[in-house]
Amino acid sequence: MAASIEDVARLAGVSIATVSRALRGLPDVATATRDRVLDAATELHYVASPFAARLASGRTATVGLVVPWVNRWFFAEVIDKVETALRTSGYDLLLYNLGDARGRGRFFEQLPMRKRVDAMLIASLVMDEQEFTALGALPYPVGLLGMRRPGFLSTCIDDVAGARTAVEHLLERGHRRIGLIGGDADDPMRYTPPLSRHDGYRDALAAAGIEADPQLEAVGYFTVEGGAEAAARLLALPHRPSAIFAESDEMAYGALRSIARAGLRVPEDVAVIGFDDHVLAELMDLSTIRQPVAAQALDITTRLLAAVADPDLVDTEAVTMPTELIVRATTGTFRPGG
Amino acid sequence: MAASIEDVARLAGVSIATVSRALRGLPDVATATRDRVLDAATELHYVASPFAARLASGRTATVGLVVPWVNRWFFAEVIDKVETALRTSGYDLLLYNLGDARGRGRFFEQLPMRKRVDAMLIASLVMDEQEFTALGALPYPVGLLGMRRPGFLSTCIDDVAGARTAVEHLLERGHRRIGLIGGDADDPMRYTPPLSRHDGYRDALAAAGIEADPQLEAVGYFTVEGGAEAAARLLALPHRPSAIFAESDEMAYGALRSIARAGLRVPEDVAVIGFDDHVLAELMDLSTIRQPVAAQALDITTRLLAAVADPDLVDTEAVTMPTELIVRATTGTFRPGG
DNA sequence: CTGTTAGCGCTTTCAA
DNA sequence: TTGAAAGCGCTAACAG
Repeated sequence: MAASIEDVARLAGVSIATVSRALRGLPDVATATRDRVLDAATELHYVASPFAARLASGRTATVGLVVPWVNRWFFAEVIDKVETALRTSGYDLLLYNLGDARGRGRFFEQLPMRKRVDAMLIASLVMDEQEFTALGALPYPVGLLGMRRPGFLSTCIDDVAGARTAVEHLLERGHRRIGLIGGDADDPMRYTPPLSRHDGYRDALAAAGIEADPQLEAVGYFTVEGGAEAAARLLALPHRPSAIFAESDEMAYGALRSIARAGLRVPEDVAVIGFDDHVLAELMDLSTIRQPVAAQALDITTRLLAAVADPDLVDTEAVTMPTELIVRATTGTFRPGG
Repeated sequence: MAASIEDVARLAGVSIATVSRALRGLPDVATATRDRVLDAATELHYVASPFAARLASGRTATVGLVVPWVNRWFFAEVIDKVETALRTSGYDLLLYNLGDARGRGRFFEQLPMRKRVDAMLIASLVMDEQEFTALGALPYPVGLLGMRRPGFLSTCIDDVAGARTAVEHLLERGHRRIGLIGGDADDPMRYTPPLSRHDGYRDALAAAGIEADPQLEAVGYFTVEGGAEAAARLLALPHRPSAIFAESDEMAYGALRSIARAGLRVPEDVAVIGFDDHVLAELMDLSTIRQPVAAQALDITTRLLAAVADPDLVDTEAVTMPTELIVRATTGTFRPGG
C-alpha cells in the first residue's frame, strides 16, 4: 500500500498540515522542518493522491484538449505542443477525441469534462450559439485554437487570407481556371478550415473578376485518398483546370498522385498548391501556405494557463498569426499560355 | 454552482446513497425510485464529481497511455485507436508524452501516473530490469504495445521477422549490397523498432551468406529529414548499395528524395523498401512491411480493460500480430544485373 | 511557524 | 429496498 500523508507526518514528527504545506512549497515553513518532511516523503516514496487533493482544493491541475481527430498531422502536432507546454507547467492533459459527428454531439450534450479540468482548449470547430453558450457557462476558462469568438481566449490564423494568397499566387502565374479541393460543406463535424478556406478561394476569384464555377469545386474530405478522387474528377472535366488549390497539403498529395496517373505533368499541365506546410510538403516539392502550428499551440496554452492562474485577468483578445506563401516546384515558373 | 448529489437526493426525496446506487445502475433499487432519481438528475444537469467518486471508490475510470512521441504517424494512430476504445468503455485517456530522453527519465523516476489511473499502457520502449520492476510494482495492470515481457500484458508484431522479410525480398530481387537506414543505437530514448529491425536486417544477410558491412548502415533517426541525409551518405559511398531497407516509411520517403536529387532512378539504380505501411506509402508507391496498428491498439486496450475488470484473470500471454510484405514500385520488377 | 479541525462530494458497509 | 454514517486522503481556514 502506498504511503499517505499521515505516514509522512508521523515519520517527520509533524502534523499533516505541515506536510501538505512543506510539500507544496508554501511559505511559512521553517527550513529545518521542510527538510525533515522532504526527507520523510522521499524515504516513503510519497506522492499526494491527486484525487484527494483535487477534491479538497477544487483545482484539478488538468487541462482538457478537444480535437476533432487525433491522427491528422495538424492535430497530432497540436497535441504534442500543448502536452509539452502543460507538462512544463505541471498540468496533466486530458485528451478528448471527437472522432465523428456523433462523438461531437455526445461531447456537447454531456460536456464530459465539465467537472474534471481547470480549463478547456478546443481546436478547429465551427460552433453554434448554443454550443458557445454551453462552453461559456463552464466555471473555468475556455480557449479556442483555430477559430475566434468574443469573450473567449483565441488564437488562430487568417484562413481566408491564406487561401486568398494561395489562389492569388495561381492567378499571378496566369491561371484563370482554378480548381478547388476542399471539405464537405455539409459535414456535420463542422470543422473550420473547409469553410474559411473556401471563402478565400471565392474572394480571390471574385477580386480577379472570375466567376466561380461550381464544377471546379470538388470535395476531398481532407484526406489523401479523398484528395486523389477529387482531383481525378476535376481532371475528367471537359475543360479541366490548369491549376488546383487544395485546402490541405494532404489532399494536395492525393491530387499529385491523380495528376501523375493521368499522365499529366506538374506544373506544366496542372499546377498545385496546398495549405499547411505539412512535414512532407518540402519532400513533395509542394507549394503551400505555411501556418505556424507550434506557435499557435504554445500561445493559446500559455494564455489559457495564465487565465487559470488569474481569472480576473483573462486576455480575450484574439491573436491572429501570420501565414506565409511557400513557392516550390508544383507551381513552378511555368505560365500557362506564356 | 453545479448540482451535487445532495441536491438530487432532496429533489427526488431519497437519500444520497440511493441516488448513488440509482445513477450507477446498481441492482436493488426500485424501478419507481430509480426513475425519480434519474428525472431529478436530468433536471438538475447533475454529473457526479469524478474526483469525489474516485477518492471514495478508489477507481479512477482513467487509463494512462505513455508514448515516446505523439506527432509520429504510428503513435498518432495508436492514440486515436486507444482513445476510441477507452471512450467506448467509459474510460478517460490520460496522455503522457515522453518527448525525449530527459522526459523519459523523469517519467520512470516519478511515475507521475502512479496514483491516477486504473491501468497503464506503454508503447514501444526498450526497458531495463529496473524499469520493469518499477512498473510491475504498480497496483494495477500494465500493458505493453510493441514489446513483450513475461508477466505483462503485451501485444506486438515480430519486428525482427518483418525486417527479415523486407531484406529477403530485396535479396530475392537479386540485390547483394543492401543499405540500411535505421535509428541511432545509442539513442537514450531506447525506442524498440531500431533494435529489432536492425537485427532482422543482419539476420537476413547472414542467412544469405552476406557479411554485414557497417558502412552500409546509416542512421536516419526515424524522421524524413534524417532518412534523406542517411540515404545521401549511402549514395556517396565509393561502392553504393543497389537497394536500401529503411526501418520506417518516413525515413524511406526521405531516401526517395535523396535518390531523386542524386539523379538516380528507383528501382533501377536503387531499390527501396520501408516499414509500417504509413498512410502515404501507397501514394509514394513505396514497397513496405505492413503492420496492423489499429488491431494491435484495440487488442491491448481490450485485454487491459478486461484485466482492470477482473485482476485475477489477467491474460499475460503475449499476442504477436502478423506483418505483411507489400510490394510496390520502389522494389519493382527490376533485377540488378538481370 | 505549526497544529487542530472541518469539510470537499462521493461510495460503501451496516442496519433497518 | 432504503437510509445513516463512516470514511477516502487531502486542503484550508483558524487558532495558537
